[in-house]
Amino acid sequence: MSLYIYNTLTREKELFKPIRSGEVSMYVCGPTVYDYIHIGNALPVVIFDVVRNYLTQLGYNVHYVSNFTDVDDKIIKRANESGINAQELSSKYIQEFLQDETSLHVDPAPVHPLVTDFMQDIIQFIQGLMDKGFAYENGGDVFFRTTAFKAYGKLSGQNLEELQYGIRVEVDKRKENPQDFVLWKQAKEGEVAWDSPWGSGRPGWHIECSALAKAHLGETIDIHGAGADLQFPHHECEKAQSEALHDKPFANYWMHNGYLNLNNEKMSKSLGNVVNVRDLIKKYNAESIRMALLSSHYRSPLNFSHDLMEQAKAGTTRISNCLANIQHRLATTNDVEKDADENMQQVIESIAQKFHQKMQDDFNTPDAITACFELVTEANQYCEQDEVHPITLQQCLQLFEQMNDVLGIVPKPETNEILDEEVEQLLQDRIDARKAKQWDKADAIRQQLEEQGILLEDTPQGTRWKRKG
RNA sequence: GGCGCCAUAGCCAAGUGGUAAGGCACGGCUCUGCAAAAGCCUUAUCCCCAGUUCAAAUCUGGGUGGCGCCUCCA
Repeated sequence: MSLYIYNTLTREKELFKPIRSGEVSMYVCGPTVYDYIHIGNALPVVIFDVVRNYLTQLGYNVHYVSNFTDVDDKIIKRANESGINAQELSSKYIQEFLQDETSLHVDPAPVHPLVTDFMQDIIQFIQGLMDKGFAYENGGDVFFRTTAFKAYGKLSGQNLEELQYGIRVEVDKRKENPQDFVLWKQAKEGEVAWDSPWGSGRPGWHIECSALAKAHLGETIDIHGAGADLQFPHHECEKAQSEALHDKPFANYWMHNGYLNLNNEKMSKSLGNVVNVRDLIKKYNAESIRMALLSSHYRSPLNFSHDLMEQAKAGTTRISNCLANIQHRLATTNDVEKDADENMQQVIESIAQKFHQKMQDDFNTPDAITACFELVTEANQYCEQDEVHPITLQQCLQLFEQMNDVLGIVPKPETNEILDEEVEQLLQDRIDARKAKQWDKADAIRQQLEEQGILLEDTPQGTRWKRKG
């Protein structure tokens, strides 16, 4: 088995080779915490969760770090508007982010460092750049000297002569070159600030990731991920800083996910066309949302819509129905066959193989999901046979579990819950009524239970129930 | 102006040189007291034009349409 990852730096799929055998270091740019996250913010969170899950399944020990940007212009601005201090605001939205992350069934990164907890690391990083001539101070701000770093522009493929500086934001006249970027910003009156050799201030936007990655993962990391909009300038700048200071690659594999659009327009807070995770999770479960986000390849743009969510929900339901079919068959079978069904064994193995092939081809989740659906069809067919081998049913469940450990798109079936005694009695009454061919009574009971959110299904192996999705 | 992405059935979406996976929706059928679930069947020549090739959705060139980045953004 060999894993290939598309590397933005080289524009090619490359065989993945970690720096240290069996270990993977992974850094994903995290959110600026000044508001609830929207589904576009959640896209990289889910994608890199899947990447991490799959690397883990391959046996790697994954060191995953994703920061919280808890000091920045937007936070300060929003805090001033709200009449609370920046720290209160950011800590509130860190908690909200963690709640949303958990609601999407994403394990919180083992390390979610705060920028403000690493101020000394950041200051030392900048000082190191100053000492090597890659940075200069002017009027209390410190800038990175891009002309001193030859590879600047390589990651994003930008032609520095052709970049249109000053189009959106006025160029700071203290810069030696327009493309130089801020490492340290002098504090304005009333802003949160830290002491530094250049006076009171706070870090520029890009420096945090370089410093935090270094502090947690070392000077070169295996995988650096985030949304494609961070490719330039953010990652270009991170790369320049780290490589200027350390004289070695910052990241071996740069992964960028495509944008999430709403009505074919990028979803972003500045455009105001956002769907918050907090609101979406009220209507759809985590599995459906993950299914929607993983239904196209991570590098492709994803157009988010109501239809997409409904289709994703229907897909997850199909899978969970299949699981219910298997478990019902397993619970009701009297077969005591010891061996697995040979044909099914081969089918299961080939589906498992397909799943892994696709995941190892740059995390092709749409095709990995297809493998899940192929197992659904096969397992459903198998469940309709007169005789089933319990071991084979178990094997199906195991493969579903293995695939789902990575993707997280299968809702847990709820058929094993204990029913209220009253409901239990009604169920039994209906079974008796059916035996007596009292169809009106049976239908009335089913109607009654449906009003309580319980759906009954009659199968050749007996009646089963599930909760309304 | 520069850089880059996208265009496959009603919808979502793989495939990237050998005559189009999968899902959703639709229709038909089977099973079933009914219902549900499930199974089976049916549904496209891949934005346009030209070229390379025995062979192209897949490569090349040129268009058309949509989107993004160029120091707020995941």
